[in-house]
Amino acid sequence: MELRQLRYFLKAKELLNFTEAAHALNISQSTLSQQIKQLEDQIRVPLFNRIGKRISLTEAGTLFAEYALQSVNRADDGLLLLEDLNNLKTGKINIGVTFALRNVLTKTLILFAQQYPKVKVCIVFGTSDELIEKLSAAELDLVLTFKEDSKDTQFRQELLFSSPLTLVAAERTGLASRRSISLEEITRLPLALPATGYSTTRFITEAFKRKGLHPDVSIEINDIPTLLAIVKTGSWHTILTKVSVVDQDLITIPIEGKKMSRSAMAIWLNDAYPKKAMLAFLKLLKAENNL
Amino acid sequence: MELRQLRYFLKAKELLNFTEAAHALNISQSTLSQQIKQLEDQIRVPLFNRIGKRISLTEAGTLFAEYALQSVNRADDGLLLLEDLNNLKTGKINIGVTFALRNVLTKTLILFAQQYPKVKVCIVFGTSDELIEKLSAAELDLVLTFKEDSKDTQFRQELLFSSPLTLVAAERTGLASRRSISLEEITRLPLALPATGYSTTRFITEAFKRKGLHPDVSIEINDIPTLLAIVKTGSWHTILTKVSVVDQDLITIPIEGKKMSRSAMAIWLNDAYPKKAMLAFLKLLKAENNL
DNA sequence: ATCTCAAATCGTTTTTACCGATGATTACGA
DNA sequence: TCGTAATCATCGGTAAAAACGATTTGAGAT
Repeated sequence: MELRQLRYFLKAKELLNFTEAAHALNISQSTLSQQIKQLEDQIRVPLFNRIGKRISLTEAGTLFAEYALQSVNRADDGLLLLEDLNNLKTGKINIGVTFALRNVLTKTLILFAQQYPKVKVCIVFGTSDELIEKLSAAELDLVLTFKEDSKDTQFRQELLFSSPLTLVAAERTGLASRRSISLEEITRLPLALPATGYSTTRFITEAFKRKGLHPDVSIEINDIPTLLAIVKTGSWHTILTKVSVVDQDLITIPIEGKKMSRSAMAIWLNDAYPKKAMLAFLKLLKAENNL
Repeated sequence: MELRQLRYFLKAKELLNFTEAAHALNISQSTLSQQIKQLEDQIRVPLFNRIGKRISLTEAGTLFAEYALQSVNRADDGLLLLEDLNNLKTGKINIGVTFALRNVLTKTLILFAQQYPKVKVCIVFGTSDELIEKLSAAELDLVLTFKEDSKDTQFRQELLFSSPLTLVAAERTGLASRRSISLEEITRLPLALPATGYSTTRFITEAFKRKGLHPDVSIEINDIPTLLAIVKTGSWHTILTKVSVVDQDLITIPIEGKKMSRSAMAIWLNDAYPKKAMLAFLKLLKAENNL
């Protein structure tokens, strides 16, 4: 029993005429006759009464037609679904983002949701490590984070943009006029940093260590908006990439030194068949960042 | 896209291993590989990710599997239904009966309903003409009526039994002791007969006519129980086959003469594939009448 | 580097879907 | 009543497709 035979049967049932049905199916009458017969042989029940040159459905044919139709329909529905999936009229993508890239994400997310309203988007915030872990387990389709050295071939990465590392301070502090600032100067300021485990924090502490400096870190916190609220008090400063901060009450002062900037990356699995929706999101993301 | 391919796909999805799936399906690994690939080509979407020697479902594969499963299941359900139909665990038969054979039917009907409780039985009472008409139109599967000459080859007929034509009278009439009665005598009795169009009435009036007799018919009625109620008053008599009457308050007196009996027949369409349930009913019917 | 396992690929065989022609039966019109 | 057209079944041949076994490829493990 094959879908082909069920389709033949249903058309024959509809027209109650093998010749016409065969024509409608673009096959010869003899083929239809044979296929129907083969189906009947396989299910061991006649589907049609042959009365002379006329045919009519048997009881078995009538009852079986219901099921045949549903079977064919479900298969066709499956194709429609795939069609939709291809046209981004359905589906779901899971995106992981570090807190530092919140602003970058938000813009694109809004755009994407407007453009593909039927596609469900699920956002997961977390540390780079957590996100890469989830990506490996295929729990995420796309991760936005800062570049870290990794020769893991299972990932594909694309650069989104580079953003300088900056000292973040409240506007009313005396630093407002500064064009840049050195790491040494920063060690003399009270700092509140993102929690250990965050890519940027790791990067920064590494930079201090290389210069043998000891920054005055009095607060660690794993939520950027809260961190920024603390900085706004004027009592603390923090270090973040420039794009992480879009707040009129705060100023960002680039840190002096080579390589004092970070590259935002989009990372996804190399091997898995990429979701259309993920690619569409990525495309928007790159367009937003002039790539 | 064929059910075969969907089955292959589902098994591969289940085991996530082509080699094992092929084995479970009793086909070679190469065949499974090719068929899956062919399916993917046809639906234009990969169903599996091939990561090295491992495979995993793509999003499309996951979503499509739902539909594939349902399609396959509906087809299989159809087979189960046909199985049930064959075992008389479902289905419906339409039986036409003349009023005169009500008693014959009832016994078998009860038996049948007990034996095959899942089979729906639909009983239609009517005149022979009506019933044969409906049988021709395939609205009925089986008709129980009295024999009439008809060389129509579209019908198959089987004799159930013969029953003598009898004069039916109330017990307290003076006829109780009579072993038989002639047509001439009957003309002197007030008669209530089944309505014109009934086989027996046609037969009886024909018999009177052949002998040049004029019976005293004062009532015609198309319902046998009502007719019998009228006869019970003692003011009228009627003529029916013996089997039509099973009532202690009534007596039946055979009518003298050759061919003064009627043959109850089961009639069905010759060409149509006979329903299993109909054949089972017929078998019971014949068993009940010692055939 | 080598081995192993699983999937893909290749070339061949077997099966079967399909066709056109033909045959059989029936319905219909002259 | 006798064609004639319509319709389904059947047959033989062909082209397509499914299936196989053997081999290759590639990734992960040793």
